[in-house]
Amino acid sequence: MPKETFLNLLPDKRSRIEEAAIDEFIAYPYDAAGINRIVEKAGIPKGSFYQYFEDKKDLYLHLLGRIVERKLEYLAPVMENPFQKEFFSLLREIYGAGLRFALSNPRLQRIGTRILADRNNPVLLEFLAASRGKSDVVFHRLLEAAIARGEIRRDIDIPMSAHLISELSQSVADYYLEREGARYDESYMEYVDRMIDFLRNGIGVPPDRGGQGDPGERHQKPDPPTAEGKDAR
Amino acid sequence: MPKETFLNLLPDKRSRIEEAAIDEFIAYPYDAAGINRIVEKAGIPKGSFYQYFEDKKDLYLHLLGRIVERKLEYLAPVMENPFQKEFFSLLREIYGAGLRFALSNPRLQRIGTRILADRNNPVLLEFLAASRGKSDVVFHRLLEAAIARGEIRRDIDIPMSAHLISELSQSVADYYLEREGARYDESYMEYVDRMIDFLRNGIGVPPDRGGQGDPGERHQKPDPPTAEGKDAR
DNA sequence: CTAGCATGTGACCATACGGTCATATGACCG
DNA sequence: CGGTCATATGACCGTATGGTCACATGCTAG
Repeated sequence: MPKETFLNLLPDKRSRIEEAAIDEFIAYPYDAAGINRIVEKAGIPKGSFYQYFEDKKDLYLHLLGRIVERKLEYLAPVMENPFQKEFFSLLREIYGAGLRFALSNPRLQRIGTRILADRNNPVLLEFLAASRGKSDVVFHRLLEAAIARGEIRRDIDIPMSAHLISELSQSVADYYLEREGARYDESYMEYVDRMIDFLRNGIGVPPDRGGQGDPGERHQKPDPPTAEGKDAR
Repeated sequence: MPKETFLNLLPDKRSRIEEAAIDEFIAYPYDAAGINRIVEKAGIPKGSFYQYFEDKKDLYLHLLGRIVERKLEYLAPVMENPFQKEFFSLLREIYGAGLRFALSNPRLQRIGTRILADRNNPVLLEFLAASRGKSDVVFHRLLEAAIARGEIRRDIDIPMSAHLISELSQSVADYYLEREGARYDESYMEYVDRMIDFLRNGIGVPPDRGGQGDPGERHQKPDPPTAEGKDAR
């Protein structure tokens, strides 16, 4: 963790250093990221940097901590009593929170993407094993509960679905950022709703039902944007 | 591209160099990969290396070329007349081919994963823009055709679905490798079938139908392992 | 003004990088 | 044998890396 001297810095200077470091870790994977470029961009001498951090790894882990801390600010309110919520409306809130995080902190989101790519770097191993595995486990339990409540098909492959749902959370954010940039548009929940629809109903035409009329009404609709949930069954 | 001297090498020596380079690019992102480690592992002097390749980029692009070349060997037979095949059975073949490639060439697959992480490296930009974008476009067209044939819901978000389908191809291979290692088991198509089921039917319980009996039969089944396709509708 | 102490600072370290090049090697030809 | 050629080789180059350290600076206390 950073040294006391770093915490005692003027907030302005402190954040100048953090921002410079974020830029660097967006542009380069861990091994290729350079302290020299960071201190230059931050406008501090190199010696000073080592007054603030033990080494490169110290800085990196500090940044990762800041990222998860920030992301949790978005996610925590949504994750209260998750087992009491209908699965898809919970998932909708989770994806929505993830997308709001990505839109409000696009640079942090990009580091997250970069990290996934660098996943076999020793520096990241413990950090990743903890946070990434956790996500799969949470969705696994949520799926089990939802199946028990009859909201989810009983015959799905739970670990695989949990894994995909967990991955798609990153995907929807990356996809939105790539398409729309960081324009913080009100329409962002439409992407989430389409994603939820994708997960809930699949893309195949429904197999049964005599009437072949209007496909739009044959599927469960996403929750209306304002409601808290609990529509289906 | 490699110099003539490289092509004239004894096949044994040539592949020793390629294998060493593959190991290096699995272990490190492009910027951090080192020529010194490669030549050491390959057991050749550094000077010799530069008789064979212009520079690091030359070697890297050569390897990428080999990877796509190899992957196409698996994919090409499947992609003949793609518009004449039923969408989900084509998709099943595509995912199956991707998984067979990953299982037979796990180290090449891992480089592929690494590349995606390194996507904003200038060396990769043109290469990636071409191959990755293409994949989305192909699925986009296939989806349109399938919708016209009534195999796919008319109300899906086509670009998003194309993107997700394209991403999930990598996901299923990574997921399998992580769970089963490179054990080339006959069961690998079960993963593909579960993935296809996931895409076709979603994970939500079907919205309609009075009878609530056995969920397994309410959905369209994947093609039987041996058949070439065209079952549904 | 002096002493003590936290903090700022950039020259400097060993090491490693990608890449070069003068020279050595060895095969073929006359 | 001498000459010519492609190839093999590792010492070497400039540059950059992560990290260190002796010293400078400035604040507070006596």
